[in-house]
Amino acid sequence: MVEPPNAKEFLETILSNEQARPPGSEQAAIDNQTMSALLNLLGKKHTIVILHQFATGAGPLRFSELEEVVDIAPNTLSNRLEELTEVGLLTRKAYNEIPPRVEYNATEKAQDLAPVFWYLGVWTERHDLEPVSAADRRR
Amino acid sequence: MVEPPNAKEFLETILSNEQARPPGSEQAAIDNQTMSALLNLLGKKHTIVILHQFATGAGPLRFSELEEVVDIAPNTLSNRLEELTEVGLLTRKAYNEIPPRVEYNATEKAQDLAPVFWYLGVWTERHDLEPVSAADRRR
DNA sequence: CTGAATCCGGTCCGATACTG
DNA sequence: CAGTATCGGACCGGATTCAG
Repeated sequence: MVEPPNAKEFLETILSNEQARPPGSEQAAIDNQTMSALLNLLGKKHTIVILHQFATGAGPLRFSELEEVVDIAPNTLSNRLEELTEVGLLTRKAYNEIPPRVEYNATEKAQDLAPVFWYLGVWTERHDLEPVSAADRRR
Repeated sequence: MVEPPNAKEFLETILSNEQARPPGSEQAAIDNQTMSALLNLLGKKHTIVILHQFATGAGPLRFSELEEVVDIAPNTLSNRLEELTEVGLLTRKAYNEIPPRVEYNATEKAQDLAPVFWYLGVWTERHDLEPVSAADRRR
């Protein structure tokens, strides 16, 4: 089973938060815009995998650690980390040491995405993505 | 509030599903492979947005409907729909009519991803993705 | 008329080499 | 160690074309 971070408490909190937005409100429009931006961000290559690392494992991650785990070119990793930092999902702290050290941390905003990854793990326990016969593609 | 598909029942089901996999088992390795394939699929451009459409709205969607909502080139949409159909997340039904009509439906496997999008909606009610000041990117 | 195949131009990504 | 520079290739967007 995938590690539930603190899933139970968290989900109970969510479920008790009924009817937060009037469906046609101006705030709802902003939410849609945020959703669009979020999906657009998550749609970029490797972004989900990177966030998955931060959401599941606790503590800071270094550039080289991510490079090993994620299987990504350094320039692309650099771009992704910058993008995620810009929108406040990660923080970056550079130490003036030799050899240099840079630590990336998930913000609370990013940690609030943890249930997504946790649930994706649940999903993979119940399903696969094996190619389907041509007959089963119709219905 | 974003529409919870049947959030309460769903989450209770999930939360009661403790310790389904022995962590080092062969099945766990397959899960990881599935997860990798899933993230790789979701990482492709527009895939998440497309699945979002199927997961939130009920009922079949037509090619042209998706084309309007998703803002995607027709060739790319065609590719995505084929990929999603191949792995069993969508089914495709073509009617022999004039004008022609093709309907895509989410399979149960795809519907089981709905909680992901539902929760992303919850997340957007609590957070945004506005650019963060340079000072706040450090910590 | 809709869904999709084809061709081309642009953007994004990967691999390697290199720098502070 | 943590990136940046450069280049080649894969992927995506747009327009056109085609089949049913």
